[in-house]
Amino acid sequence: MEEVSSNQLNEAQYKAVHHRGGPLLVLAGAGSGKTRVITERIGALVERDVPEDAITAVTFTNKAAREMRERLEKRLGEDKVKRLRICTFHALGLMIIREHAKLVGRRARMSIFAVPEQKSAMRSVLADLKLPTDGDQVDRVLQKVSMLKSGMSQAQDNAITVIADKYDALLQKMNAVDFDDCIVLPLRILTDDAEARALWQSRCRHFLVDEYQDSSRMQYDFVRLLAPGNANLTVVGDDDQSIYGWRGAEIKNLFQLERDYPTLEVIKLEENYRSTGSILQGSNSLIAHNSERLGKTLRSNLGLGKKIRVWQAETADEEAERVTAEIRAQRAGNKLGWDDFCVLYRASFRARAFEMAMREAGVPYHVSGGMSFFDRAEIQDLLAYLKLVGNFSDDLALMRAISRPRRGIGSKALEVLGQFAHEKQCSLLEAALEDDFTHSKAHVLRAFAKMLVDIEHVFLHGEADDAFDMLLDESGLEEAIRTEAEDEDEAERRMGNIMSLRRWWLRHSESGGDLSSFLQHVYLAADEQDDEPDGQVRLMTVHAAKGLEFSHVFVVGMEAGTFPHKNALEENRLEEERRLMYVAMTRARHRLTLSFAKSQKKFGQVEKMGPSPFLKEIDADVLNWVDKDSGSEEDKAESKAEVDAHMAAMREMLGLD
DNA sequence: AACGACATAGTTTTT
DNA sequence: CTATGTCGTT
Repeated sequence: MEEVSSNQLNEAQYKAVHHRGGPLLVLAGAGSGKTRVITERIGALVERDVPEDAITAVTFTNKAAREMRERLEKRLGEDKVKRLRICTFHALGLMIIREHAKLVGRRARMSIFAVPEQKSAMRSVLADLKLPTDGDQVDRVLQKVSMLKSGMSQAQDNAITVIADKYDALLQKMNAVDFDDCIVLPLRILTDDAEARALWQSRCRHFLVDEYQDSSRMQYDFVRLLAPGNANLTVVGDDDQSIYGWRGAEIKNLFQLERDYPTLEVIKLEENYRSTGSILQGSNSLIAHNSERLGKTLRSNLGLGKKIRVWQAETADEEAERVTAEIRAQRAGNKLGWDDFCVLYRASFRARAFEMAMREAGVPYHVSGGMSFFDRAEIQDLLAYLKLVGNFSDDLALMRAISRPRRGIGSKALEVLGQFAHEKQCSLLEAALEDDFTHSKAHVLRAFAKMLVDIEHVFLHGEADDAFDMLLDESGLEEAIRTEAEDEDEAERRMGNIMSLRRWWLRHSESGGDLSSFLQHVYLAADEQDDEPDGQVRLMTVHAAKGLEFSHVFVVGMEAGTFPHKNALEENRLEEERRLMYVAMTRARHRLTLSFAKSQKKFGQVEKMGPSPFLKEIDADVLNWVDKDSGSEEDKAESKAEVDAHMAAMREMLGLD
């Protein structure tokens, strides 16, 4: 994905790729060929006959892991790459938990609780304690519990500690783990159990960590346990691109490395192969306002190129229309594809205006993130069944599954069943199977439970497609979808989603995976279903854009209060917002446009907005403020900018500056 | 038990 | 303006 002007590695890249053993820190600026260095390094290790099983590379996103894998497949072939451990932090953590489940009170085939499940679990904990259970309260408590679990905050609040313990106990009872557990539990396993530690250290004899600036303290502890002392640890990161502080990422980890690894070698990659000189100069001048830096200046390998445009619009709708029109014009004029364009915004609600404008103009677009495949009701329903088949202890999955399709079981009956299960110390599903469970709906519950036992049998011993089809049929899910849909089209669409999950499952099953590993994969790799949309303009948040690059980038919503976001300012995170802006700008290869709307609709009310202070921090020499309705002036300004740029390049070449 | 009508409160970023 | 939660009705 990153374009590299030459196939040869530059000196710094070469040193990083061929570094022989011992801890290594690669400080890699935006567009400096970071991914290439990691993949080439792994390739070199394999070609040096390091066993694949001794190599582990962790990333923060599935996208990054997938890309690394794809690149290596080209170089090493599928067989070798299959044996390499290339995955996200969370997936690695889950592998460890699965292998040593007993040590943390779990059984194999555990469920993963993503946000909706976490909420339900927390809601039931709060209800038990007679505390308020409105969504707001649940969110707040969950966040505090998460902070406590991941060591970000000390236990100052006793109530939270009690809640956290109850919540953890509930998850354990349901044989489930949440996202935090994927890091916390392995940490416990590796700390407490010397044998497990030795095993995983041997699997991480060559340990590589990507996007290290986004690691939390726990993740760093995790790294140190897996790669202690003088290990062959390679971490790659960029202090200027640390944008997950709100999720516990600590740039400090980058500085701390030198203390924890005295033999650490540091290599800086400062050659940028991506952006034009103006874009880089603008980005550099912005980030120079930060004080919390290691200090690094990117050098461009391309010409100065065009100036960074700044646009102002009256309203957000007008902004969207203007950007859309410009994309159409540029594409036509420069024989570019739709996917050479990207619109970036600070907050996802900004996407809406662009979606409407592009739909109106017939511009094909794709919104990354947002309503995902997994948020659809039919997928959630199906996943509930699958989870229950895979883990009978998952009471939450049972509650969802049993109410779709409707079986006349509601909160009343479930409460009685829950009471009974509590007395018997078993799961809801097991309770329903007990002969001495009596209730007016007992036969319905029992039939439901028996059906799941039958389905499980086929999943364990039968063919993957038979099992899936049996589930669809016997559960009544397919029928429910077909009868409840408004029209034929909707039914087809929903069944299409079901079928695409089916294909995914078959593919997984063919490569030897079971239901439980399928579900874990699905839950940790939610973005993977988003098939890379070719030939569409990409709309996404700045966070989602990290690691990507586009020929033409529009950073929209450049208003004071939205970017930098005012909540972030209140929380003292101006520098992080600036890094975010830096990430946004450095996505662009040839053309960067920053735009803002002078007014915004908020809850139906119109509010005046001012330009982002970041606009003043960017070197004015590379900015070109372009007014609306002045296309010709824009051209003039552009050509003047080009002349200026050309002159500057000449001066530089002659060494006159 | 399930659905629909109302009120109400709230817009950051996500593995 | 909208998504979510609460309440009252079938």
